[in-house]
Amino acid sequence: MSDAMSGDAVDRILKQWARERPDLDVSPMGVIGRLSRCAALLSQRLDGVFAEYGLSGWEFDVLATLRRAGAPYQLAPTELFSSLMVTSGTMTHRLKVLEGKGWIVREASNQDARSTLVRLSGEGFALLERALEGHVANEHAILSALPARSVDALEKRLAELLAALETPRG
Amino acid sequence: MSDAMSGDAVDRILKQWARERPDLDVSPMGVIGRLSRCAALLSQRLDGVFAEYGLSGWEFDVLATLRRAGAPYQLAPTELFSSLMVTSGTMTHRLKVLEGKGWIVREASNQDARSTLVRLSGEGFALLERALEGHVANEHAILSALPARSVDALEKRLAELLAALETPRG
DNA sequence: CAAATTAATCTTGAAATCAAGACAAGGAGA
DNA sequence: TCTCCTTGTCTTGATTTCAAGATTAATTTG
Repeated sequence: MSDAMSGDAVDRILKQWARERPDLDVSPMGVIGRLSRCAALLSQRLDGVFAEYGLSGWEFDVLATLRRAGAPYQLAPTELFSSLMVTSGTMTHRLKVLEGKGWIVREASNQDARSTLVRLSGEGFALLERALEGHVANEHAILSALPARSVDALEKRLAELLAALETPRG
Repeated sequence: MSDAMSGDAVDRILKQWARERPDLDVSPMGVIGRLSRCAALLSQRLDGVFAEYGLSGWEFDVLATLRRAGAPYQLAPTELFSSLMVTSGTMTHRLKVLEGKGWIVREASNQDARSTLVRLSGEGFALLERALEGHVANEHAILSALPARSVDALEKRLAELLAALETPRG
């Protein structure tokens, strides 16, 4: 029941609903509200470090996706927007910007004439490697506010939830 | 360590990093990646139900904030954008749209001549009450995929994390 | 009380995103 | 092969959001 006087923003919301709509069981708002709020605050913190490397969050995401794909650090636009959960139109725009900054290069696919593959440039690779260090350090620092045991437990529960959310509904 | 073969999207990412950068401890990406992904998928699911009532997510959020404030369902724009974690400019735009749809009305504050208070209209109130039912039912349904115990545990851990994230850093 | 500071809101212009649709190329089947 | 359906990508137009600055009112100081 998430009792205790946590006193965070979500607790205040739950108290308001309890007063206004005591008939409703709004307990799911506790978990879901905290999850959304954590996500929003986390992404702010992550963006702060990305900015130190002259990157926005989405720029880091695209470069990192290419990087972790392994040599030759090349993927098709469809693979990119599928992984990153954005639309194809969004990816078109992102790639245009990243190409303009010289962090990616594009070249026709041998396999599929419809596709113009995306590859990390040398500069893109180097920039990502640098930013990655800072990013990972940042994530460690953020989670260091919690006992390791809590982080592990959190991850386990999130994995369960993610599995449920990724399962196509029936 | 979130072992087991959960096999979700984040696991695949972690495996890629382990192959490409075995020197880095990217374990924080497991928690943080799952959290972000859960948040994204959740908000899609919630939007689906909001749409059934002709609402977008942000519209529901604003109306709900006014509703749970209690009678007379009236707040200043600053209170709204602070609660909702958006900028003042964003709120100006949102209020213009909601006023155009007739779901809120605005009136000058007695206390502060700089402020034009926002109040739920009768229609806004009625619409929100309806949408709220569907929304809460939806949240219950989503979480019903997990054992109640897991949900409780998840909430506890998220509360810890949220407390850490809301604490101004030093 | 006047001046300086702070606070509340709105305006402006630029980014980023999505939905829908356009199109060309791939692939399956008659 | 010729058609039809699917797939991969881009285009277009509308939304939504933010950052920065403008404005006006409230508050604090000297």
